[in-house]
Amino acid sequence: MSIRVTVFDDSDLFRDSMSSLIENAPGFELAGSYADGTNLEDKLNESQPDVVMMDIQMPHINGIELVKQIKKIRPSLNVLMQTAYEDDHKVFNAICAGASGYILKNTSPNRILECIVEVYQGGSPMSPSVARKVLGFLQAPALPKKEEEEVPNYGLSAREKDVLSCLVKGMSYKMIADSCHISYETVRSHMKNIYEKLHVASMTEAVAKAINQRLV
Amino acid sequence: MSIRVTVFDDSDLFRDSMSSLIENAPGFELAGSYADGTNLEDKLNESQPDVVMMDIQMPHINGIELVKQIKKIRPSLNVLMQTAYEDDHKVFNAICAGASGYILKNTSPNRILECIVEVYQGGSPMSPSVARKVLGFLQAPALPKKEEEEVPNYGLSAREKDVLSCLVKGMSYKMIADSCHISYETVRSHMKNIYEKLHVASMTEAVAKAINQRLV
DNA sequence: ATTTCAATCCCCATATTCGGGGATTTTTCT
DNA sequence: AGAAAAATCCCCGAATATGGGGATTGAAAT
Repeated sequence: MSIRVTVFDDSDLFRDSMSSLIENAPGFELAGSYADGTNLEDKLNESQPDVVMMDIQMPHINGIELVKQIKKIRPSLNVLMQTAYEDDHKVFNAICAGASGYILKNTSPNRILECIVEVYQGGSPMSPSVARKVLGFLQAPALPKKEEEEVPNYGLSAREKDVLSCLVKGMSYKMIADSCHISYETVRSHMKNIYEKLHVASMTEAVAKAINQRLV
Repeated sequence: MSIRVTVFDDSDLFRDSMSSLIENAPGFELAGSYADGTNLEDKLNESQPDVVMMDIQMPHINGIELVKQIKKIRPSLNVLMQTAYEDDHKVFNAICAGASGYILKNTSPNRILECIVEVYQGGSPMSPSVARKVLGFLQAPALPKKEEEEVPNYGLSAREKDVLSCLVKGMSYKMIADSCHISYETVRSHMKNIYEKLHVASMTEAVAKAINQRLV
């Protein structure tokens, strides 16, 4: 049994060459070939593809939107994205939208067929440079952590952090005093210092800053 | 000029087979072969690798920790991870730690050499199933969003949200009144309702809840 | 047509926070 | 040992927030 592939691509030239590649390859079957994603559900129903192959650049509808729609209609259907450009933002959005693979247009015909098989088998082929970008997306959140560590906590002392964390829990000065076993006036002193160090002038600002910048 | 590869793997058997694979392949050079990452900096200095290949399972030190240390010492050095298991958590952590590629131990010798080259050239080879997992990590954040949407907003009205968002910015009642073009007393009324709906009793609690639960 | 609810405004009394002064002791760094 | 910083405590007066009552208008729902 061969793999049924449906192609979406606005360029006639490219769509035709892709179609003939698939038609002439043993083990593959061209299920459908469309220039855009209008009447998407009909097109999927009439072609019944195992794998969808599409260009990220489409005229009437953005390729990324199209992936979303396809995954909405058939969540288990795997989509292989193809593009001429490897723009960070596009790659990221295409993947978040649900693409199962992402290859560049300069990929060799044989490799394209391999990729279709991989996608069909549950893999996620990516052009090497795309793969590196993808890993970069995952690694990126790790970097801000380092920055956070490097960002001095506004020079807050241990005790000031204690007080601040109580504040974030919604405690009043009085409650903080009890909780930290210090007097009300001491809490006030710490608060004054916290305000100065954080450049704020109210509890709410302090709480917002503490939470947003993970100071506690 | 050949690619210098340093191998870290606690299994003598595997390390030796990997070493001989690299030694006997044209275009590759075995820069070093170690059972663990102790005295890491020395080992990197003496072997001067272009690519590090390592097992995620190590005795004295966790493979993921080792990647972190390697990237800390030489941020531009590319690490190819190899593992017998494709555990979601391990894959995710290894990549976040800075691995440039992630392949399974059942990968064929020829493919392994290809992967080393890809890593060396700035690509990120991954076993198909690993690649799929990686895409899954990026696609996953879309799901939590849906969950958030399902979380009821505590029935806050539009105006109440306005007021709450001002509060989060650190404004006082008076400032909110000016900003929203309503009277001080109206702000108070809204605040009372917000407190009731959010089950809080102070500005700080309201701010903390608003930020933590993304109500604004 | 009536009810419900959001949005707007008002008063009073009390509680809490804020700004701007202090002061003392202990710890930490040089 | 001496200086600097952190942690502790105190007072006053002004500004703000809170709780517990109201009331009115208009729009949406029943």
